[in-house]
Amino acid sequence: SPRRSLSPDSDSKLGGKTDDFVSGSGTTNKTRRRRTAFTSEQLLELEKEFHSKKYLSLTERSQIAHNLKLSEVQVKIWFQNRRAKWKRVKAGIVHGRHGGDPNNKPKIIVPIP
Amino acid sequence: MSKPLKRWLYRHKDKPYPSRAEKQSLAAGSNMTLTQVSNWFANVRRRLKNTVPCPDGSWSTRIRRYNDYVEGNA
DNA sequence: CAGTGATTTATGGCG
DNA sequence: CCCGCCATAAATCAC
Repeated sequence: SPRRSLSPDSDSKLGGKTDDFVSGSGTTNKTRRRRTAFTSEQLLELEKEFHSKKYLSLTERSQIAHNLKLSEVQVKIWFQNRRAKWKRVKAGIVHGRHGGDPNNKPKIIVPIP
Repeated sequence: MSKPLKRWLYRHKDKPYPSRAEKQSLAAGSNMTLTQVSNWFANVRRRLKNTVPCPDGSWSTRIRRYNDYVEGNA
């Protein structure tokens, strides 16, 4: 199943500035990094790298970041998040869930009559 | 959706951030995993902000209102 | 279509 | 000082 990772703004930020920050509304000038969708190529490479090595040295990190046109922080954070996921997956082996779930929860919540 | 979680939420409207132990307890009581409980709270907190905008920024007000929107349990 | 659980980027705190 | 981990936010996916 192909991951439909649509890139809204494409990669047009290469030549210009990083305006992928969302500004706080009105009085609050807080800027937060937008959640950027990594391309499947980037993900593939990152995943490959992760498979061979769970932790990166500084030089490896900068190398990868440069190759994938991502910031080093993004690569660092990606590995952090990936390790977390790895841990989660490794821990929750038994997914015998849904076995015979007699507990059938209704779908959407109903408003108060 | 699990009742115990809603229950807990309503009883702790001032600080809807269960500790790890509380999450585990809730998980056990609702036949869910810890991760599922954490996800549930994360989703609820955020969706609360979406659906019930609150000028005074307090969780209790949001949660009380949410109760109006959603379900008259306990 | 909307609602809901899960997953993916990103932040801030602590050690 | 920078790193890794944690809990979390926010956006987005998947059904």
